[in-house]
Amino acid sequence: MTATLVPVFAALADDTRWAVLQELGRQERSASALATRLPVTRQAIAKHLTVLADAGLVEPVRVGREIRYRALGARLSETARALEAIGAEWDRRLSAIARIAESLQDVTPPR
Amino acid sequence: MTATLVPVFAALADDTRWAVLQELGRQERSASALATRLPVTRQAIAKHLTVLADAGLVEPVRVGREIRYRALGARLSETARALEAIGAEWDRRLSAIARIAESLQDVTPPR
DNA sequence: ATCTCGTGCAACCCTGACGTTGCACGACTG
DNA sequence: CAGTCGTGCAACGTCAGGGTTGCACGAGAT
Repeated sequence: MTATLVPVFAALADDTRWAVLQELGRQERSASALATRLPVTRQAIAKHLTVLADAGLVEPVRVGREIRYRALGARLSETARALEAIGAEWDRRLSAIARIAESLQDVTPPR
Repeated sequence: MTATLVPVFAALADDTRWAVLQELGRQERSASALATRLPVTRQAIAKHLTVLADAGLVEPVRVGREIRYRALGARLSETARALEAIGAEWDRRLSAIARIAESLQDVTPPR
């Protein structure tokens, strides 16, 4: 299940891509339009957009002869739920151990 | 606010690190112990652990002469909430646009 | 007191990611 | 119908990240 998560995190692990996402979150724009608002080339933006699209964070929309992109919240919420579940699981085990530790003394965890 | 997020995503954007996290989620272990269970060197694990620790996803615990690491769910939940908020924001704007579009006709969004 | 074993640090490959420039194509605009 | 403007593709440079080997150190186990 974490298999599809890694590409999403990889997509989110770049500042330029966050800048793109922030722009697209406010309003859909084309690669060229984004290039004028960000300090990188249009081609760089294009690459980022394919990464974001592959991760399902963004969606292309043809408007005349240009291709605008729109930010998709769905994949983000989905990822958020997955993270929440995993985090809760970790803490569940932690508190379980704490409970055992407070009933037993001198716990020597297996190596 | 997304400033502190990027390192977390960078930390989560690697398969080996997820393998480490999965192990630590089940039980706290030292770098050497992890190295025996994963197909990488102890030194590689150590590097991953510093990355994870810097991201706040993991915490060192001294036990005798070894240093075990424990997975922290808190940072994960925190990140999940941030993502959820951002995703909701995007969709909010999307539905707002949809509402406008269905009342007006021939909407030409500003370039 | 000794020796083991876990850790820390440094140097070193190598692949992939980010960014650039340059060019070609094609679909709208006028 | 001509010309603009947005896009796609390819080659290239550069640097950080993931991995390895090698060595040294020191705290605990015995």
